[in-house]
Amino acid sequence: MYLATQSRIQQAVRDFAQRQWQLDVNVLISVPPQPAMGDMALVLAMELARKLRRPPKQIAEEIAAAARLVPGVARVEVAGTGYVNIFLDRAAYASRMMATTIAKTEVSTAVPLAEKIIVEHTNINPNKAAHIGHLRNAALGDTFVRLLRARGAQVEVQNYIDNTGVQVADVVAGFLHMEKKTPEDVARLIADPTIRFDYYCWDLYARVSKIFEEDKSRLELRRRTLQEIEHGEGDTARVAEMVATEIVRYHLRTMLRLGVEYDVLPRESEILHLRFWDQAFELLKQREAIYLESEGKNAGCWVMRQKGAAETAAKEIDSADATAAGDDTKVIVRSNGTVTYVGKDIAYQLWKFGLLGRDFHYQPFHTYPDGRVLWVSSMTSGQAGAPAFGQGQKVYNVIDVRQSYLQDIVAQGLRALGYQSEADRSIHFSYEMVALSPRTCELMGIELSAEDKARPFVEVSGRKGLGIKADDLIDQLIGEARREVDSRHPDTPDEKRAEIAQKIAIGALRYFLLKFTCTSVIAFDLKDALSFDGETGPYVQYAVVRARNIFRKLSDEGGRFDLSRITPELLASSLNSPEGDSFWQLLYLCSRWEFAVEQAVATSEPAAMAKYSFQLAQAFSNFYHHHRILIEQDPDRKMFLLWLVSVLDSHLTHALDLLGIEVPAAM
RNA sequence: GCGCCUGUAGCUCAGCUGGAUAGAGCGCUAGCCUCCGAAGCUAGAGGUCGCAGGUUCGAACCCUGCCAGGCGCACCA
Repeated sequence: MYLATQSRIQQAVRDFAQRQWQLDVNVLISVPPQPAMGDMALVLAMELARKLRRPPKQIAEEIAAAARLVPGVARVEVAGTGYVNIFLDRAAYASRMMATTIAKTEVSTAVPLAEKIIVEHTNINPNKAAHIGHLRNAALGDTFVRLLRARGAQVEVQNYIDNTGVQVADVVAGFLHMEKKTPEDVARLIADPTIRFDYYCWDLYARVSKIFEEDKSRLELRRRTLQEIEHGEGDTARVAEMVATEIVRYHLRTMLRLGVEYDVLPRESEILHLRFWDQAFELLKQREAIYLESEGKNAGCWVMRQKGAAETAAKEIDSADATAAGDDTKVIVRSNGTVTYVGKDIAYQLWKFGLLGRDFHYQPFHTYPDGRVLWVSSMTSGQAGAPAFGQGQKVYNVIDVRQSYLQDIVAQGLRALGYQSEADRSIHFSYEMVALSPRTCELMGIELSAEDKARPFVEVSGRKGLGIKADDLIDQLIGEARREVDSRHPDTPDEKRAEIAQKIAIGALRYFLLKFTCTSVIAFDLKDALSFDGETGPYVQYAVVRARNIFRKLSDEGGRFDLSRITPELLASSLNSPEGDSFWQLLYLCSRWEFAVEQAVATSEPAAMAKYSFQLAQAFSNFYHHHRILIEQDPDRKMFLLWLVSVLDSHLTHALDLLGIEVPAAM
């Protein structure tokens, strides 16, 4: 509704500018700072003043005259130095809102929706439990997927599993060499219901890392373990497979608690064994994107020269600290013949665009409660019926900002292969890290160095075992919510209370992770995250719950909401009455949900959607306190108010759904 | 050293791609439950938008230079 109206006005003004001044203008429409000033504002007159060498106010009058003719516009005013303020025909607008039910594919923009978009997110190394940093990735990725789907796009969600990397190797080395376990021992550990295997690995990983740190001579063990895993050999590979698969199952369970689901799990082991890399390697060599280094510290490696590196290379760098001197090449294949992450990722990106000329085999890995099947890449041709994965027209890679450099190199690899446009359509959806506030560290008994204490936040480190495990946090949030629910609803059945507490906890967590923009480091503070007041998920949920309570109470009293009694005349009289302004503002804000979606997608900022939902909840809370609906004497007015509440309910529920937040039955 | 990001109220953050009197939440102060649930509402105090120049009708936003902080710059991912 909002976007359609907006584009109608844009079109009219653009046509007018074309006719009147033979100018091709971009008509920007904004919302005036105060509702009394109008519903939409044009600043075009001020922009054109110089070009037309005429006073902006005069130009504004002409634009206003054109805007007045647009259907749905009630009146237009020129204000200030040349603003064109548009007031919409409220009743007509409301009628059209009533005619359209809010649906997932309703955003009425002219974006090409036939394209298939691939979103890759989560990508946790399968060697330990997930922590809060991973939750931010998944919450952002999942919300972005929901936003894209709301616009009608076809989206495929991939969760890349690096099951052959160093991180898994470290845990495997820990099991086999530190703990002297056999594959059977590890299998028993996994089968033991009293042990959280992912938590066990969390600790083991920290221990192994410490030992490698202390004694560099043991790094040979890491190297050997890694190689055995890559080649799929013996006990090492068996244990790696067991560990990675089991941990992935834990990760999926954790993410499902947040309502996050995936379509396919492409695994690194298949990238290697199905020779994806060999194919990419051939391409890279053919196009001379990489070359075999014969001298220097990278002798024996296949390397890629970086963009603009030639001049840098020409300069002689004789500084002592060579690490700081900046390298101009990036190793793709190590001297021992193994491939680096960048190399594998180039192959993976090529596959995503359908440029590799190869495909995975697939097997079902898991069936979600809603019936959706999650597939995993596989060596052997598995079950029939797997969808056609990959072949995206656009790819979003949700990866934290610290990997920007590597992402750039991957994109450069694509360009070096001649895939310029694919590189442009492979987007690094970058976000800042989640760190811990010093206060939270203290609360958790984490000892801080004097250096760390002076910092505004402390970086999470899986390697050091420093961080908050995702499930621990969720459990704590549920506990906190449960206490509140118990005290408010002592008579509600236990099962119901558990469900309510769970939804509140998840709502709080997802909102907390989403309300910051991507460039903001979240200095995670336990107290803030556990709060259910103010700008939080529960505040927004509460608004919907109260809206629904009105309808529940209504039917308890034997009343009935009858949509057919909302006539155009009633809408007109209600919205144009002296107090109609406040009704209109609520209604208008509801209609702008699609703008929030557009904004969030265009800027890759799910936070915009979170902010919008909070704003809408706030507007309703205010409305709620000003109007006692159920005791309203005038039956027409009561119906109108009920209608407003129902519009709010559907829109806010939908907004929350896009954030992956459910509405509890009560609060 | 080079690259990217950030600096807005006491704290944590928004700020619709350059527009009108810079906004929220938390915290603080003062009110509001006989009334659809107070996880709520209302009001108040609190700002040199890091600093200095520049661009223009107009700058928190764009450009330049400083200052401060963060993150990258591996044959780890």
